[in-house]
Amino acid sequence: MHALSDPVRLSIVAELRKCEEGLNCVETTSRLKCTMPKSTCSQHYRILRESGIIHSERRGVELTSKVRRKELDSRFPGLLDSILKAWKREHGE
Amino acid sequence: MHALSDPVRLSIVAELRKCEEGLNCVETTSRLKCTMPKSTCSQHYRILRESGIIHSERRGVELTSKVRRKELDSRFPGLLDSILKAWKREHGE
DNA sequence: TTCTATTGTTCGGTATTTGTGAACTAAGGA
DNA sequence: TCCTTAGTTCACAAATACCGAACAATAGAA
Repeated sequence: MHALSDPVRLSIVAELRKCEEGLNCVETTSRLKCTMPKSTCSQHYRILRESGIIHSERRGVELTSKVRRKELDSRFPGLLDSILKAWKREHGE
Repeated sequence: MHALSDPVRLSIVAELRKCEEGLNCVETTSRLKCTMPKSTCSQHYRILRESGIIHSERRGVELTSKVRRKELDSRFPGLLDSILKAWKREHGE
């Protein structure tokens, strides 16, 4: 759960949930309109991956990540929705 | 949100929810069976208080804290339940 | 193949955050 | 008043996160 405690990771997950086809690091930082070094972005993705929140696979030169919706909903019903709803309410959008 | 990202604070909230009449710092650490210095416990309580998750009031020499259920549920419907459920599942109990 | 461009990871140093003990405040009772 | 218990504040230590540089992996062009 610690994975979802960071505001940057929450915003990444929020973006990923909008994109059925997944996102890579570069595209993510561009959508978040933040100047985050790729090393930092990579670390956030690693944490999300290791905690089972996202799944990544290589497509040529890039690594595309998606939220693991089904697995998350069965392990922690309603959790992601609640956290993201609360987060969005506090951060506008 | 950051207030509920720490495992110790989550366990404090979990204990508080069991106690209708509230808890103080000393009683909390004793129930959690952890050797946490009072300064650390005080900091965790301060964060929970400042983020509006708990409310504290003095009763003689001690400070009794309770979860602000109604306020939380109206601000973040379902959030606390979901987080605590997930947390309990991952930490036994 | 070799060169180049793009994406992402790893590593080491630095900066930020968190935890802790000591000193202090607050309150009640002897 | 003095003593005890509960909690806070503060300054420093420990742990964690961030970031740039070097590296690895892949693809396409020369």
